[in-house]
Amino acid sequence: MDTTTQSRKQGRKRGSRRGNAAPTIADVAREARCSPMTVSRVINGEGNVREETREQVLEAVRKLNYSPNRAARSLAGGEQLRIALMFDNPSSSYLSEFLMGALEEATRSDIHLEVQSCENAPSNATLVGKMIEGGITGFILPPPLCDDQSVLDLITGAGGIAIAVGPGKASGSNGAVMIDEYQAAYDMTRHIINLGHERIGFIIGNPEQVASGRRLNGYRAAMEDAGLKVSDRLVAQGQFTYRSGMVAAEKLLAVDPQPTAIFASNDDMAAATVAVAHRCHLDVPSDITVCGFDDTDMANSIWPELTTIRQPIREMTAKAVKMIAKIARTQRQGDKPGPEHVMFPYELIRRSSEAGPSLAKFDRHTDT
Amino acid sequence: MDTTTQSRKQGRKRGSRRGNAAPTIADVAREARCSPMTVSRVINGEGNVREETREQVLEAVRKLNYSPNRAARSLAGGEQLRIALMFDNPSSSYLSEFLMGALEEATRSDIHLEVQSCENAPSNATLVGKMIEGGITGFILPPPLCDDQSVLDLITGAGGIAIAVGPGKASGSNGAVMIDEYQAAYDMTRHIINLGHERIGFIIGNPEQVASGRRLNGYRAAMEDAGLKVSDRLVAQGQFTYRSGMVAAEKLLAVDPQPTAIFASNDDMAAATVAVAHRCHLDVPSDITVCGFDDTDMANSIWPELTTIRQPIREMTAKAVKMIAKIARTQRQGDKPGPEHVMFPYELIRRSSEAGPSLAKFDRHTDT
DNA sequence: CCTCATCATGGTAGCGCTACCACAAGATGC
DNA sequence: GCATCTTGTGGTAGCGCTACCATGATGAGG
Repeated sequence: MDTTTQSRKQGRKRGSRRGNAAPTIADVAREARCSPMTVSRVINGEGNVREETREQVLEAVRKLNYSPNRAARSLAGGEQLRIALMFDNPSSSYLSEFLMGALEEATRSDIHLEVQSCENAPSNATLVGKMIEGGITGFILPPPLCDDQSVLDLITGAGGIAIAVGPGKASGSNGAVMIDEYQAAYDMTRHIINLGHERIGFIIGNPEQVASGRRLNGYRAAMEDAGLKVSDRLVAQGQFTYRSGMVAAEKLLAVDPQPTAIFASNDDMAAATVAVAHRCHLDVPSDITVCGFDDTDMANSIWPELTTIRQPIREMTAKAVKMIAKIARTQRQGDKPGPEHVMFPYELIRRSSEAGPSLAKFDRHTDT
Repeated sequence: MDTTTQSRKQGRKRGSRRGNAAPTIADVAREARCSPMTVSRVINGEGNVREETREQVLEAVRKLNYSPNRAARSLAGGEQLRIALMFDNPSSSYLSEFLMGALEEATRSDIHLEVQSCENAPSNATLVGKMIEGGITGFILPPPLCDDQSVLDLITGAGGIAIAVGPGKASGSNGAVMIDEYQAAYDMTRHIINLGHERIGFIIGNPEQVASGRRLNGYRAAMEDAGLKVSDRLVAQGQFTYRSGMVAAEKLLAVDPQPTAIFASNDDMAAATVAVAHRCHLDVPSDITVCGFDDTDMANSIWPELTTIRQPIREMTAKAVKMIAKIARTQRQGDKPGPEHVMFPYELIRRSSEAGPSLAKFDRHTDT
């Protein structure tokens, strides 16, 4: 007995920070006059605890400012969850939001996060295989990886959990968090139309990403619903890169009559459009309205700042982490949950790159 | 004995993933025909292990593909290291590199990383206090926070470990990882001079960041060493933002004779300079050379891509994490190490925004 | 030759928590 | 009234690792 107490005290010394040692579940149990088990149950929100007891425990927790030791939890609780964020061709503005969301949630839930670039891997198959071998339970896939069905199948096939973040369409075989790309593009187009524009150009994103098509369709539908013709000359192909945006914008601005607004499928291409417009002596927004999509850093670091669609990337990634944790828990209990698809709300952010069509241009165009 | 084996088997079942359960230190010990302790020593690189034994252990580790259980490690090893990345006004391109570096290292060393924004905090003092209270051991501070001596003092005063990443100058009281801002700016200026330019404009960064002054000094020194006068009209004040870069660039381009090159203190301002130049019907680089600093995402997402100075942000942040881990370990042993300052190499990245001065402009200028 | 450092290694006891089983007390069924 | 649940609670035994002490083996010094 004596020895035990002594060694415990010694142990304490190690874990100390400032004067007071961190309270343990045992301390709480003593305080609440119950067993550590009961405390554990309360902390973890399990049932079968009398309301009165629960209150006492919570009271004690509050009093001692107890917070459970993560390490002990995962040690005792079986397995440590490890999640990998896989990147193929990270756009850094997207990436940082992405990382922040994942990191916050991972910290909260004591999940180990790892970043993994696909770029230098011999093949995705071997990479995924190795990672699962190495103990990675879940994979979070941002675009464009999230659209790659072969990667998704690879992961689920190897027993991993894959969540696609921002795919163009949800795959049946795995979870996904996304926004309604179609509707967002529709709304943006509608918004531009409401500003008074009729000749609205559109720059398509990388054709390999499913979302690109969705955005295009949203644009088309909004135009058609407003009774506006979508001439082929109003639509230019881009690749989501700045460079491709320049080429596309040049093409669109060479059309006569010029569009009075251009909606680019992402902010980089919108920024490029602004640059091209400026070179053509067109002021943004007084001569031409330019809108983007994604609300990346680019959107508000250039001038004029871009009207764009904001995706809650951070929240979406956090959700993806949560989903993996939940699925892993369920799987460990033997169940096999179906893939969950969560749709997030987007937001149309109005900034200074938009305006009604200028009168001069307006006049050039005869009807209305 | 029998019971032990049995219960151990049961335990195994939990942690299983596919057929094989993760090997434990005991498995390795058995394989290497030594005690778990010896394995532990080898794994952790402690001394006092015979070379022969060490080899055996490493062999066994390789054979079983053993990797230590993080949770158990931190549980047994006393304290879990928690490091916070504090942001004040994150530029996302910087941020993502930052996060990646930190995350990679944190994963490797089983350190818990947390991101913390200062933006909504009532005061930095209370925030830092709360975090240390909450068990944060180390703080990593990117610019502009790393220049804020009061924050640094706050952290060290409260017993935390602060590492500044990319400060203008190293503070004596805490660790820092940085590049030689002065020399980098000197080199870039020298590089532009070598291209044949003589009227080289400079856009200063945010005056509150110490690095801004360093970069300016580097520019000045290189100009003077080359026998070129630095007229006040060649230097414009910026704030590191795109917007401020536009204003500064407009000012510089209004000077007669126009500079044939502009060196902006960061990429955002350089990008703005490119935009302004284009609006003034100047081609980059044939009419004017524009160089940036930092090599953020901006530098190669615009067109033309910017010649700039690359800081190894990722490596720097990783180093910062390592430094905190090391200091924490040392502190736990009672020693108090002096602050370490590590200088990283930068790199001048040549891209397509640079060229020799055009002949037309060259002629306008008489000498040479 | 014996003591006393020094080295290489092993044994033991937890770190703080949860899974699992046990058990008492009340509720329900026949 | 006894078997059978259900519910709330406690006890125990580890999770995989490392700190600490103990041990045996070696070499140095007297």
